[in-house]
Amino acid sequence: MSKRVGIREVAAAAGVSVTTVSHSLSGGGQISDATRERVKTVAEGLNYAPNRLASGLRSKRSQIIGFVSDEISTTPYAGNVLLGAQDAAAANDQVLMVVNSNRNSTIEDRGIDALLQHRVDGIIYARMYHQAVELPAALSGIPTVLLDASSDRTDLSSVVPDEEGAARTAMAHLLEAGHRRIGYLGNIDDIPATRGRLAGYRAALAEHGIAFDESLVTESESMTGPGRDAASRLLAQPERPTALFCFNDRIAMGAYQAAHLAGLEIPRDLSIVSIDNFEVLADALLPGLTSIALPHYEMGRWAIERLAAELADDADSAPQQIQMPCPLVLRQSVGPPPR
Amino acid sequence: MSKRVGIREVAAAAGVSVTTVSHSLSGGGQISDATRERVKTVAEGLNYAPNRLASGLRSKRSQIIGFVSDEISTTPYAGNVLLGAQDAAAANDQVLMVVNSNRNSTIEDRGIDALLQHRVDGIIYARMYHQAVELPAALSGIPTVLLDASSDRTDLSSVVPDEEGAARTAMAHLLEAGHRRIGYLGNIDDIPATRGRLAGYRAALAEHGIAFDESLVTESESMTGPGRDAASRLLAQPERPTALFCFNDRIAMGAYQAAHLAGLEIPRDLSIVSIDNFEVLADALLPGLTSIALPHYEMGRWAIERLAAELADDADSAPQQIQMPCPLVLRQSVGPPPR
DNA sequence: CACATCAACAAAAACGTTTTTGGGATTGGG
DNA sequence: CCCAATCCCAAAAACGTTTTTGTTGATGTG
Repeated sequence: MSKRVGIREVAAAAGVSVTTVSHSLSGGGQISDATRERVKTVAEGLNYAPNRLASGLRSKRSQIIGFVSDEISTTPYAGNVLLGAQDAAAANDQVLMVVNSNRNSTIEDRGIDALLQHRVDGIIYARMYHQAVELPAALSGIPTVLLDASSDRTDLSSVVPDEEGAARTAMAHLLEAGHRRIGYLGNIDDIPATRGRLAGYRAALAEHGIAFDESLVTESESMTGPGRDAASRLLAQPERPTALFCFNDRIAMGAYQAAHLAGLEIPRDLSIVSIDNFEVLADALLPGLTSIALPHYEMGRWAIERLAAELADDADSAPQQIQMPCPLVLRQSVGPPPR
Repeated sequence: MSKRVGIREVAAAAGVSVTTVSHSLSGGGQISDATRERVKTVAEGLNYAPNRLASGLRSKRSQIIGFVSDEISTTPYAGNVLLGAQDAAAANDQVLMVVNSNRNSTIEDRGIDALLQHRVDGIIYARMYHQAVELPAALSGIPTVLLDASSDRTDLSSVVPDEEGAARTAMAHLLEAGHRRIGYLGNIDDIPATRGRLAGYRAALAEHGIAFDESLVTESESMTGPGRDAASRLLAQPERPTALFCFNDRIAMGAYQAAHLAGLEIPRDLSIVSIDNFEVLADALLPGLTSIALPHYEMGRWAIERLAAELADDADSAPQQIQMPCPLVLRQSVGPPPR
């Protein structure tokens, strides 16, 4: 294999200086259109691929974005976040360097240090589910955007799902189908989603003039087993709910099992809607589970775009903290209430 | 924020030349232990973080490994592969730059090109499920290891799951529990897993002197619905199987549903074992699904370690194509056959 | 016509390391 | 006591770009 072609070779082949080649390809400097085009053609022809290490060294822009997340393995969401981030990065001629902490702050610090050594231009600090975070000290010197995470730092941009809105959307769907007695299978963890979704549940009821009934609300771990037990309790009530809104798909799966045990058919006897749109589950359940999707892909995109804007520091570079809307994904688990 | 401390500052502070600092920190050159230690301490004290762009430029080693995968979003396995790769990379002082093709070869080529521009030292070319691949031309010049993918190139290392072994392990578990009439809910796609697992099924039967009975084998798409239908057919037979070995967990979920519909209780009336160990599903099913785990984390580790060995090109750098064993994860879906 | 302005390019410096080459002190052998 | 070898370190070159500074010829201006 021949020696790699560098900017010098291109310059020689095009009969210009390396300066001119650099300017021609980057769009900078004062170069006549004719020369610029010629250089580009020559570079193309030689299959010239610039050395980003060298260009980053001089220009102080590595075009690498660091992506640090807490856990990438236990959830299938991670992939979509990463995908959104990657697509947006590619559009900006950037590439992602990813690092995982496994919730271990030592590993996290080491990972961040590695990213800094590689002179990433900025960092996406991501969590795999919406939570409040404290920013590691190592991130103080570098542009950072929070993803699925919130902090008290108003100088940092962040994006999280609109938990309350998600719950309202889910409830609106049930209410529009005619349900009035709607149970809520809630979560017990102390995380933003717990508060937000419950708030959304209450707000939706209030909006429709339905009184909040504590006996229709449960709290459990967000897993299938506990969800099943909680659902069974609600369904055992004399005047049982005609619909259940579930904190997430795992709990909803438990609700399916509880319905089955109680001899209820979904959606004829009981409607169910949930949050997560965890496809492997929602599609596999019988009937398919109508669920609110968390906008992972979109959050990934947004974070990168925000970071790019802040790096470019144009006018609109003021930090933003946004809540992203969550769309409803229709399947077959909702119907009108039994009369 | 003060100017970033470079190797010069360290040299000045330690009262030596930059050469000496470089050698002290990298372990190269002829430096007395005393000086080496002193330099290290000073560097530590100044919080010196070497610029990898610069060091890579000169040394031709970026310490970046490219990770290109076909689809990262639709499967939860991706995370574990990435995690294994990352852990191994961190141990080698390397970091991962990841790129996703979404099964689009144009995007893939662009991604690989980006990696090459950043001068990655090597590339892990990964698929999210075991399949035969054709290597993109862009990879011809760079050390590459195949992950969950096989090709006809014997000059490349690769790692895939031992499909046949996995099936044999699953079958051994059922056979040891006493089952003799074991159905196989197979897959229909033309992929290595289809052939390997069926072969393992047959081999295990043969080993135990049980005749292969075609009427106990089905082929279907590997999704819950088709799996349910296939299972129902097997269970409707006059002399129905006492156990089912499923191509994957989704089909197994279908088998659960079929069992339920047929009024059979798992594992009392029917035992089920499967392949994938897709935790969100296997744990959520009632009873828990005994399943063979695909060694994603381990394959990720292995690929990086192999690549590192080939990059170091020590003695043992001859390419290897290996099949990784798949462990059985016990849950509650297997019991003795009904008498 | 003298001078400033400008467009289009080139030469040289710079980025922060690693590697190559050089060189002075110490040691050891004859 | 002289020379070679060895040990420890420093000076300088090199990596492949981008940025800064220069240069040249053309164009306008009073």
